[in-house]
Amino acid sequence: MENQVAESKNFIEQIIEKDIEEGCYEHITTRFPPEPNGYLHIGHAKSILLNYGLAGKYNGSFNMRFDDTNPTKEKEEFVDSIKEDIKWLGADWEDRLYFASDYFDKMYEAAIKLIKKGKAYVCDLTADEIREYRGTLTSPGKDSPYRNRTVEENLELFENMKDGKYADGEKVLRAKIDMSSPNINMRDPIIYRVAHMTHHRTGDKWCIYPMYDFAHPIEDAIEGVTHSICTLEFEDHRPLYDWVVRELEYPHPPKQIEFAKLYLTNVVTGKRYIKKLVEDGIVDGWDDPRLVSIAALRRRGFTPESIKMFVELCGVSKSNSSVDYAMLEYCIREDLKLKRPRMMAVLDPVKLIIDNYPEDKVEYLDVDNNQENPELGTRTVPFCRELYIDREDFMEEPPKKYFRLFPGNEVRLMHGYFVKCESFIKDEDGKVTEIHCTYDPETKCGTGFTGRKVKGTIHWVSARHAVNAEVRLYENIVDEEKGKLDEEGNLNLNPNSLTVLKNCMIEPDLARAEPAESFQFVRQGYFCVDTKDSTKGKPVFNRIVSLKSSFKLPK
RNA sequence: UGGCCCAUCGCCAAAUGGUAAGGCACUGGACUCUGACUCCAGCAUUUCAAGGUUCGAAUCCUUGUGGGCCAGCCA
Repeated sequence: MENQVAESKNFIEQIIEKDIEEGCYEHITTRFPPEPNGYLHIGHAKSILLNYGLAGKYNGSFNMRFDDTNPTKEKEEFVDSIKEDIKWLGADWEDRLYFASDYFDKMYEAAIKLIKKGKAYVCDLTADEIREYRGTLTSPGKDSPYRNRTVEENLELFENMKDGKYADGEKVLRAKIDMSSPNINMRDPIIYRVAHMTHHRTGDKWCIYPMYDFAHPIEDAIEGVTHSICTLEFEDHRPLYDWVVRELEYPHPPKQIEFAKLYLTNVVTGKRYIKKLVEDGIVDGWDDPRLVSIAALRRRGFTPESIKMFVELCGVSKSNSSVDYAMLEYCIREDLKLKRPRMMAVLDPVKLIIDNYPEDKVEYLDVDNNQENPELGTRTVPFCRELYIDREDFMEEPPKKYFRLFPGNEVRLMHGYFVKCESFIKDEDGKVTEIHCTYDPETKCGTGFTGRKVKGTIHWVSARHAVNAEVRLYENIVDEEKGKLDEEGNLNLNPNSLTVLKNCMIEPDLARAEPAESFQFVRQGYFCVDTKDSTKGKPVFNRIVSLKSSFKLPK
């Protein structure tokens, strides 16, 4: 699997190798710093595996850090789900689990240091006034009237802020940089705000909280992070990041490097859209198998290995791009191909009766679980007179190049015999209800029969032994035809995003599968036992991905 | 109309001044007890455009064009 991954170095690896060569860092440290305000999705997986992979590759460390500097958005629930998802992906932070909130004292001291250096001041302007003073993209800002307060006054005011003497929004601490900078982030950015909020970890200890641009570089510096890897939208923040670590005089300042986010074509990752889908009951939660949250992919049956392969295949660059969903599908097929058993399951059953097969006879066929991987062993599959086959494997009037069953045609029942279709029965609606065949005992699997060949091989289950199951087929939740959004900004949903097949028939062995176990269903694709709905009796399978097919039924 | 960033096949993405890797997708063909898998073959005379520098440019320079990001007391 790893041989598929290009061995050329991405631009971040090149930067790190140069840094190591030049002796800037003897030990590199990376980190994944999510804000615990939601669930992780496939895009985060890229960042996690990139940071973790880089640390591993260069013998460095990978830190887990929650960037919890805004108590209004953050919840313990998300801390737990994020940790679970990262563990599942296999990124191991060992004992380096950190919280930005653990550094609040140090950040406060850092702010005081800036004030003492004359590099920060308390500003009384309202939010609206600050916005006005900031100027616009094309016109410079102007200095706050409070910009030239004395160090002593600032120190006192800032302490008062900390002591809760002001209401939310009454005062802020700002870095004193340059109100006319073409980079708006440098126009005296706010670095501390008053917010009388209970923090999920520090409780009511603080009523002032640091802003991202101030907090993040400090967090990185405290932890000894060497390469602070983030996404492209932070490029404009880098001068400020560098300003903070410079003014705070950290001996080994970390370096911020930006890369492009991973987008998948025609999938939704936006929190507000997914939130709406959940609230409207269109999906059954953040782990609905149609979504691409880590939890959803896990529930659908994707493996950590497939996701790792996927992000490696996607590569790392600075150009905004959207990767074809087919690439993800390729990765999961590739990963499961040799790892999981190949079983027979009939999704849309129609009865096939072998008229010349004895009524009471049952044969137990020994079959390989995976013909390409003998390590997966064998199982026995019962065979008898009445079977179920998939409706799509029979056609009354076949189009050209249809190799499966039709009147007069002979096919192989996989692992079993050749059968020839002699007749069939339809109900009053014209729906085929029974297909009658004759079999040739000479053609049994394993006998080495070479007398004649058939073009088609179909799968089946014994009607007497098969077990009923539910199978869910998924398609993209977003309508690819109509584009993603309508005029109101709502998602255009694909009406066929979920198909529930309640009367599938599966091999008896499959009925014993545990939740989260996955299989290839011959001719159908890869499926995984649902972890939520299979716990009460009837097994429920999610289709992870279908098999590639080079034959399409003409419409 | 300010600043920053990006532009190489349908989709990702290498090439770091020396003559356009690779993967996905796709198309042929071989094989096949899964129309899967595997195998073999094909798939950019040209890198957004136009100029310039150079013996030599996807790479450097100029000017355009197209796209992304930035005016939260969010991250």
